[in-house]
Amino acid sequence: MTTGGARRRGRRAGGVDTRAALLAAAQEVFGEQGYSGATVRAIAGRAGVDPAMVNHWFGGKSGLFAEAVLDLPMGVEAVLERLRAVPVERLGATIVWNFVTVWDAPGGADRFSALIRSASGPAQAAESLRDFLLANLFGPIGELVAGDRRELRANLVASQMIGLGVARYVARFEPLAGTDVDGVVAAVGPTVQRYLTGELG
Amino acid sequence: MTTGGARRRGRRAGGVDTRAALLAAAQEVFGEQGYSGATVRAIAGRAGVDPAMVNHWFGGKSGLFAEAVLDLPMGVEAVLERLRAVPVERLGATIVWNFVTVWDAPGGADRFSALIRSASGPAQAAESLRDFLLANLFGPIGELVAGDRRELRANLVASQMIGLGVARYVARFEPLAGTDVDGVVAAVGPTVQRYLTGELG
DNA sequence: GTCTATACAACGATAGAC
DNA sequence: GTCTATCGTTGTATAGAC
Repeated sequence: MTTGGARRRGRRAGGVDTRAALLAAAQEVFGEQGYSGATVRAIAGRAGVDPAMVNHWFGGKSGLFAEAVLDLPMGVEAVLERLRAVPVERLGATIVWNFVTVWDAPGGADRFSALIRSASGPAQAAESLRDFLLANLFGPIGELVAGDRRELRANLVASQMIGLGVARYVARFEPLAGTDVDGVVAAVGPTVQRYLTGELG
Repeated sequence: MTTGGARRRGRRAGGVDTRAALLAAAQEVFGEQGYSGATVRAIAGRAGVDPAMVNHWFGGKSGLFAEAVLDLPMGVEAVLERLRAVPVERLGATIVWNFVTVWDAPGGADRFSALIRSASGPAQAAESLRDFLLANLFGPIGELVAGDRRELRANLVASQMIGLGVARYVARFEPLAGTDVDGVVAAVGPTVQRYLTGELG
């Protein structure tokens, strides 16, 4: 029911920043409704633009969430793309390498802290984050391995990566926080590999 | 809104355990609001006592936080005692078993959430929490094994236990959150065992 | 004229009502 | 089980910027 009538097709006049409007609206609506509760149509409606703009500018709902709420350094889709090209027996090391490399970037530690804080905060934000991570990151990672108990394996990988992030970026345990990327990969990679393709008991 | 009317001055009658009421209320409110978000007045209000009682019994907000949130459900010393009696090759499984059993207890999930939240919150609480964990829990665990790189090993154990806690109690990933204790021990125990006594790279 | 941001329509999937 | 409403997403025609 947009009535408002007669928004014409084609490029809008002047410097109307549709992208920024979507980001602002998304922060509001995701904050109010959570990830699954917020609809692309509601966000676009609040921004006063067409829902298709979400796809055009952010590649979809998850991309919009990632940029508006998580402010992720690298698109989740890009990471998954890279992982799909890796042989299964090297997935553990690759996942750890990607994780550490991405969050070691400037500002990464602060962003990770904010992420954890929001995940342990109001139930709604926690749900948002959990839904997002499961649907867009750890779910797909679980599907990279063709074994049994994929969901549990994905959960276990998530648990180790989250714990690594908290220890290295939030609590800053030493010497772990000061270990270089290769050292962390050597220490934690085999854990992730076993969670993906090994025996779980 | 103090109305409630006519609470009389002076010592309350009978065996009302003000201290215990404050502890219970503090666990709830810290869990919901985090360290800085929780107010002494809110905690005292929920406990049905005067805010001044927080100072009287705990020396202030931080003291109450330390006792209500940081104090593990089971004494740290008791846990360490049990661990010292376990053969090294079974330490991994035993640590995971203890961790899950302790935090699966009623109220454990809320307490763990509050703990994580405080660790990612104000620098002061984060620092005291990190110091507390290293000095009283993961430090001693590292000393249970007589290998090289004890500090790094202790950090890695901490990272997996923290991640397990976040996944199971805060984010509540399924199926991990619903897996029984033995299942979690079978899945995560070998990881901790390798961190303690295995090759790290 | 070309490029691209935009609007509209429609599709397949999914969830809830009855 | 069927029907309906609504979701996220895609295809395509068009209008404004360059």
